[in-house]
Amino acid sequence: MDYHKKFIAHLDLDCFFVSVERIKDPSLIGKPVAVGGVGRRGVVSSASYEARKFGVRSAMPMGQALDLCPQLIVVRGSHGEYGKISKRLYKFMCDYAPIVQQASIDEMYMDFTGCEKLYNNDLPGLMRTLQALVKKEFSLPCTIALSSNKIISKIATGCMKPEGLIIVEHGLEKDFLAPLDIAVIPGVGTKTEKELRKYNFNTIRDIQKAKKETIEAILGDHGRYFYRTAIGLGNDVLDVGWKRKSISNENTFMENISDRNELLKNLFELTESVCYNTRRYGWKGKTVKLKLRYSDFSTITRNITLKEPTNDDRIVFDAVKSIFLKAYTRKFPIRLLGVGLTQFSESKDETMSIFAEDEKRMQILNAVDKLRKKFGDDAIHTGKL
DNA sequence: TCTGGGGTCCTAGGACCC
DNA sequence: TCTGGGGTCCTAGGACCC
Repeated sequence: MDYHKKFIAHLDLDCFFVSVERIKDPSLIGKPVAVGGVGRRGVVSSASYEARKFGVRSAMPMGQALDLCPQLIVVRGSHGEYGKISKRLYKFMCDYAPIVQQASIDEMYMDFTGCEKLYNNDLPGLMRTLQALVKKEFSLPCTIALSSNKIISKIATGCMKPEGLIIVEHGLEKDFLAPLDIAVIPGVGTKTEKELRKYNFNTIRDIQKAKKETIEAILGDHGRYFYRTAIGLGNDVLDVGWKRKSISNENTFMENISDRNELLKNLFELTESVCYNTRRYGWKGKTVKLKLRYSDFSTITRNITLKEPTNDDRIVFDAVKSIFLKAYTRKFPIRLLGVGLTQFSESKDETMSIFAEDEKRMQILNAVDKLRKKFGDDAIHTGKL
């Protein structure tokens, strides 16, 4: 029955952002470090294991992190650099695995099914080699798991961090999962966890022992997925055709803002950056999104779908402005604004514009983009600012 | 300790068309 | 006479992930 099971590896870089910062500044090695937003309103996006000993976790407000660990060294990250290293590692792994899926900036899946002979029937040995190579060639610690599907491998790396290595043999999936806490299942967040605990499902074994129908009754359609996961089944097909479906930019202000004109100015800056990034992809978006968060954290979103896809700052801003003025009803200070573009189509030259005036505008925008590339995003803004 | 910024996917209701 | 059903698109919100 197990003869057609696959060999899917999951590679997860350990506290990736911190590890990169340690390459740049070796004095950070061995110390409690957090990469994240500085200032009162920042949060932790990556914490070193020395910091985790104090209870510091990612997504934690920086103030809280500093209370738990006063000697915490906070570093503002550089996302562009992380992305480049991530891409290099992906290409490196493509030399070893026939199929590689980049799952996020710091993790990837590799399908080694059918490669057993190529690697002398020693895939575990290959995993050790790859882990050592990542350390040697990239100076990055990582955790690797190998099993019959993506979800078990992902759960397994999560359990073995940092610098762990684990092989879950075919047929032993259920046994491996049984003692683990339900919260390790990807997709179980705070809400789902609470719901499951309410009915005394605390370990994966509890789910294994239950009826599929019981789990479905508690969690609806999601329940089917959780039950399958618990008994060791899961997706074993790598997704290599990923394409981003939205481009957005949002900003939490240092201090809340109530002034309409200042809010509009911020919306214009966000619009500029979203349109710039969309143009860099050579895309146009049809649906414009606005996000608005009040000082009490209540958040609303508004969309508008245009007749034609666009990446023109002016057209997008007109849409953003009109939905913002309609949506901003509470006389309440605002802490965050966001602008996004979705429903992309390729921006082809012949459909780009019909009118000469638009052509001219596109030329100007192209010139602005070139300057930005040369001097950085803040170098130039168009008229409205 | 008051909570970032980038995303994805799902649901549910309404509009509209045939 | 107020009444069907299928399909698609749009919108708002929520849960979740890194």
